[in-house]
Amino acid sequence: MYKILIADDEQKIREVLREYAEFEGHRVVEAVDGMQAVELAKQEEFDIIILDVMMPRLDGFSACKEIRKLKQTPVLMLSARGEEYDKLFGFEIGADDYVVKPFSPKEVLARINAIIKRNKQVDAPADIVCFEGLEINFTSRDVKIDGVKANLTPKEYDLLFYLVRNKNIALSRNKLLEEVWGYDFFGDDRTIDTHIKMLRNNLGPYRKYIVTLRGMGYKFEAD
Amino acid sequence: MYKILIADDEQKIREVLREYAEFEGHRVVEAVDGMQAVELAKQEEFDIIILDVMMPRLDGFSACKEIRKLKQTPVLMLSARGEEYDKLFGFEIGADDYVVKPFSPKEVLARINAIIKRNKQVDAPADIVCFEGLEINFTSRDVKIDGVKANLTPKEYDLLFYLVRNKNIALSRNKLLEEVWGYDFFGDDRTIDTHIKMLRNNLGPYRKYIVTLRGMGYKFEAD
DNA sequence: TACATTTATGATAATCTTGTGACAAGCATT
DNA sequence: AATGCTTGTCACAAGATTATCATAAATGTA
Repeated sequence: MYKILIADDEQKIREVLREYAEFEGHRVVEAVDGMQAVELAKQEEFDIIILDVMMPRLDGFSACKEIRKLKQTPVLMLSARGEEYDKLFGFEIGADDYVVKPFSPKEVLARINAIIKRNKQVDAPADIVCFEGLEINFTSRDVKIDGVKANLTPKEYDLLFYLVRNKNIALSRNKLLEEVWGYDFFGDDRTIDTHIKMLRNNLGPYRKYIVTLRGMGYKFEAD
Repeated sequence: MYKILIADDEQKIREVLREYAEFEGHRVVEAVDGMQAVELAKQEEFDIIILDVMMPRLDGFSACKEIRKLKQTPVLMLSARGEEYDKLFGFEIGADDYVVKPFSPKEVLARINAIIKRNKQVDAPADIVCFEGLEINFTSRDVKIDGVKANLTPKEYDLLFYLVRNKNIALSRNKLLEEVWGYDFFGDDRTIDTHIKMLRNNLGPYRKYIVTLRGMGYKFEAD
């Protein structure tokens, strides 16, 4: 049983996909636009998210980007035939697959199953990382210090996750700004220092893993 | 650059895919039937294998199964439109994606890139150079002397890194100033001497690699 | 060997960087 | 509107780094 989020403004499409998905025993949640999809994706854990490209309020691409900031839930995009440029863009944006309308529901379900299977397999072993008593769970997005859940802010999670994903790699402030804050952030370099400070405070004894590289940036150092 | 195996009995299809793939800088190997594809897949390592479903001697599904017994190389299947049953079967058999003929080569390439990127999630090896007990890690930005971490200042790192990257090349003070200090540095030549001194002190027994070129500059000399 | 050059070294003051606390703006919730 | 939480910016002190200079040592040459 998979939990599936279907976001499309056309009720008919939602209905037909829901029918097929429920026939296979999956649970379906519906969203009528991109905004709602992002909201739901934030709140709950889905096995896959299906996004229509053309939606009111927030389009599928933007919704996908937004969701990818927080979760690695697989995304399948739906769009009208012939938008080849969009198709390519869809892959670059981090979508896992792409289906063209009008589609066969069977095909969509087959792709859903394939994507989820792939994701479950690939991500399962690398899900949680530990460094002594510091436990980082990328999927559920939490961090435990000696078994106790740390209360990190979103930025702190993002920063820690990026550092850990790139452990033992020297990361300049610019690189961090670009990767964690986004290429469109035009703020101060030193903002990072403050967030590093707060992150260190929250990591307690494991603050030692975050190493300052003077004149350069920071690094998460561990084997 | 990816290494791609294309298996299809139609020469035209192989040609058009090869053309697009090579345009993107990939290397292509062709097979005209399933048997040949399996043979090649056994012998060489590919980043992705593209299999047509309908092929003489051994069909794409059987070839995929055969290949999957030995390797986890991602597989993309090609097949004539409307073979929906085949499509489902294709995913279950372990194919990573499925494209229906007639396809757009661009779409196929986009899918190829997406699949490979997904599978290539292994992190690149660190950039490390050793000279006897002197270990220089460019990626994590640290230097070890007989296994013990050296504590270099930023300038010392930069200077050492530049020297090592240009080992066995005579580097004038001007060149060093320009490359390590920057074109906008208007200080004294002799500043370098001081930094070379400190660097040598920090390198312990391996100070010998930094050679003075009288009347010229310095050089990192090693094989 | 003696001399002229060039490089190595030690000391030091000026300069840069970072860690930190304070604070205000932004945002969602109440 | 009030509250609480998160974020980005700033200023300042502590400390590390750097450039410079004077002097010693080394090198090459006549």
